[in-house]
Amino acid sequence: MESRLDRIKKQLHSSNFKLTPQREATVRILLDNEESHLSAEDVYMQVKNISPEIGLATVYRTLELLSELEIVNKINFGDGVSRFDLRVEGANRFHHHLFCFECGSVEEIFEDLLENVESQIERKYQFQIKDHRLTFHGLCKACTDKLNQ
Amino acid sequence: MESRLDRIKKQLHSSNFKLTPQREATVRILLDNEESHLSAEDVYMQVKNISPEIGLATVYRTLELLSELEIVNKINFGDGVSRFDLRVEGANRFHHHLFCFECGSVEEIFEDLLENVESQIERKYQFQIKDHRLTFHGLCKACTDKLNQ
DNA sequence: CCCTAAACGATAGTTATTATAAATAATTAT
DNA sequence: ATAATTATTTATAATAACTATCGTTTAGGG
Repeated sequence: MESRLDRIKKQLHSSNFKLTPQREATVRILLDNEESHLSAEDVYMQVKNISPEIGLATVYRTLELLSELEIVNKINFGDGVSRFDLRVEGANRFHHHLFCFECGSVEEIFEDLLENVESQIERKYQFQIKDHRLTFHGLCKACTDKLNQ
Repeated sequence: MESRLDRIKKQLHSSNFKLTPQREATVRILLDNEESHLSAEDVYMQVKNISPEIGLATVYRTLELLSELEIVNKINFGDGVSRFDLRVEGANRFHHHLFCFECGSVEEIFEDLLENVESQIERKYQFQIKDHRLTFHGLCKACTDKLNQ
């Protein structure tokens, strides 16, 4: 069976990029943290464990490359740090997030929610939509409970 | 008739903040650019025209203060710059945006679009929603036309 | 008008990210 | 196989957007 890593390797090759050991190490970390939203710095520190000679700039460049190839999502919740996570295979649009501004946790939602909305907007505003970002800001269960104690 | 500026002054006073000329100048620029989404640097340059002695740090401090008092919205479209615009009076939720990643222009949408969605999400994920950010990323009319030439 | 906390301007410092340049690795040409 | 070319890397300097500090000034109550 072809692994996820193999498919990513092919995606790189088909755009004439090489899968260097550094790039492979970075992808491995992203695979290991699929449910997280890591900053470039987070990724760097984890990659150093399996590939200690890697430089920070390489991690940034790799994440940028993977982002351009739409292999990873790059998001920003307004706190000045970009976060990265592997794109769900087959998903052509961004998923949504619940961002708790009390504890900073991020939960994902995979429901569409915007099914009909996009085509309406495209027509009405003559705007060609390529992607979207929908984030709900509020309090997660844990923080709500904590505040009600 | 009481002006918008007067009401903002009262909002400041009622939270025990002073009304310095610098703060007034900053608010005036925001009023003059209600339809734009200015960066702190943009605001600074414009404020310097009417209040040349003002410092950059003061503009940042003022924008942060106005943001905390919910007089202005602070948004980030992922390009590393925060943008500011006056909150529409009476509007308790954020409006939406069309962000063109070709030319960087930002258009606003004031339709709700998420009317029913929020309560569903709140129930399903036990997440108390306080606000949301919905941005469509794509190509504006002008850029689409330019690319098709 | 005076006083004092609040606010200010100038500027140094920080943080996240990007650019540069020399070195290394991989590919292609000879 | 060896040289030339190209892609990619590491290390590090540079940049951009803020943010903190600190000595000075000022708004606004008394």
